[in-house]
Parts: sequence; structure tokens; C-alpha cells
Amino acid sequence: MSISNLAQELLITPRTIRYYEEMGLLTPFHHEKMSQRLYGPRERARLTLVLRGKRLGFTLAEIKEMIDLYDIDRTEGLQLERTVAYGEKKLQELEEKIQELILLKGELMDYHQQFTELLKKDEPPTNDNLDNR
Amino acid sequence: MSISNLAQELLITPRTIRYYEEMGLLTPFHHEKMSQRLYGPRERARLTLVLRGKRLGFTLAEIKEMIDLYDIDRTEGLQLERTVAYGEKKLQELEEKIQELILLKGELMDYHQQFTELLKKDEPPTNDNLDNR
DNA sequence: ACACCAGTTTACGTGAACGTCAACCCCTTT
DNA sequence: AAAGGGGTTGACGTTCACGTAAACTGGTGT
Repeated sequence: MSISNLAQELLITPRTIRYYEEMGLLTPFHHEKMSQRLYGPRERARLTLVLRGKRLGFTLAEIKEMIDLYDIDRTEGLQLERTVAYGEKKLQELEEKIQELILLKGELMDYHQQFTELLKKDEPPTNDNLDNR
Repeated sequence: MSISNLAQELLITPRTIRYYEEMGLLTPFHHEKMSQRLYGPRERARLTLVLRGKRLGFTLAEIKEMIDLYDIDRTEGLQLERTVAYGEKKLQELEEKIQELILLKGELMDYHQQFTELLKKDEPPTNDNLDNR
């Protein structure tokens, strides 16, 4: 798969993909004599992971750390213990983010509730209420 | 409460607080003849909200939109209907983010599991296992 | 052979979110 | 009165995550 095909599929630009490679987040095939980049399912999976991370507010550096956790090749030389410990820390952070999101959603829902009721008062029974009767 | 007190409490710099004001996210007391800024509980609440939003990957512009939803004064002139509709859209987005985070956490947990098992194999029973016996 | 298209490198530009520094108050403490 | 200790306003600098443009290369159809 070519770079612009992949870009089109994931709604980003080739530049973005090359940038991620430059940052060490992707490692596509630099075919013999480095003419073109080729992307397999592995790279696409990584890329979607990067994009997910971005949507959730992680920096590329943070995402790289997580990706390296996923990557057996890269963690090869490292101490497994540390990797596992670091993974647990990351999982903890993710859990905290989930809780914060739930909190934020809760607050928004409260205000939403208030406004919805305000709307009921301001706009007393219209025809809409009688439509499906 | 002064600006640097507030900054210290929330682990940010005064500059950041002033910047948020410049962006329309905060509106502290500009005391008579504008000598100094004073922050009450309302502004502190807003600020924590901003920081929460930032941690979750929202831009300041997006956060401002949400804050304006919260703010009765600011939504005064607007059509309540639109405000409510927009609020529902935002709630939807939050829910999607929560789901994505859960997804990401799930993936990380899978890999974590694999690595933990690898570690069990590589490091067969040590003294640690006998310690609390 | 030539045009054309897609991909590549290089390099400078850009917007968001602040950091940093200078110069200037204002109040208080000595 | 002089010296500090915040606070305030510019204004320029900086980092991250790309955008954009230029110049080049490599295969492909005609």
C-alpha cells in the first residue's frame, strides 16, 4: 500500500505519515535502493493507534512510549521488569483519564438538564407535542 | 485570591492564567481602576475545568465553547434550542472519547498480559516467592 | 523520446499554547 | 526616601505538529 492511499484511507496527509516516521512512530518498507515507502497491515495498525492517541490528547512522544511497549522488537534488549512496570503506570493513567472524562460528562449533563428544563418553560406546549398522538 | 496564589494551587504559571483570560476563558475582577486581578471560587472552578479539558485533549477553543454552554450570562441572548442541541453533540463526543479510551486501555492490557507472562517464564521462582510464607 | 504522475527530500512557514524578559506601576516595610 | 515584593502590560522567543512549496527522481503510457 502506498503512502497516499494510506493517507486517504485514514483522512490525513502524506506529510503527516512521513512526519510520524521521522519521529520514530512508523517504520515502513524502504524498498530496495529506497525508492518508495510501502505500508502493510502492521503499519496501518500502528498509525490508527497514533491517531487514536492524538484524539485522546497524548503527545507524539507519549504515544511513542506506548507503541514501544507494544513492540516486541524494540523492547527486546530492555529489562522486561521495567517495561511491565511502565505499562502498569500507563494503564493507571488511562484509567484516570477515563474517570476525568466521566466527570466532565457528568457536569455537562447537569447543565444540559437545567437548560432543557428552561426550554420547556420558555416554550410551552407546541404542536410538536400533539403530533404523534 | 491573587493570580500567583491561584497559579500555585493549580500548578500552573500566572502567564497561563492571563493567557486564558485573553482567550476569553476567564473573567476575573479587574478591581476599581484596574490595579489587580482577583479570583473567586467561580473563576477557580472555570480554571479547573479548562485544565481538565486540556488533559483530555481539547483545544482552548473547544473548551471555550463548552464553558460558554455552562455560562448562563453568555448564553442569555442565544437561542436556547441551539444551545441545547450543541450540548447534546458535545455529550456525544465525550461518550465517544470514553469509548476510545476504553478501547486503548483494552489493547494495552492485552499486551501487558503477554509481557507479564513472558516475565514469569524468564524469571522462574525466586526467593521472593517464599518470603511471605 | 517525452510527457506525466506519484513519491522523495529539503527547507521554510504556521497556528496553538504558552515561556521569558523588559519596563513600569503600586504598596509596604525599614 | 529607598528598597523590596508582587502584579501588569507589551513584545518577542519557543516547541509541537504539521502545511506548503520547490526541486528532483523513477516508473508508465503514447
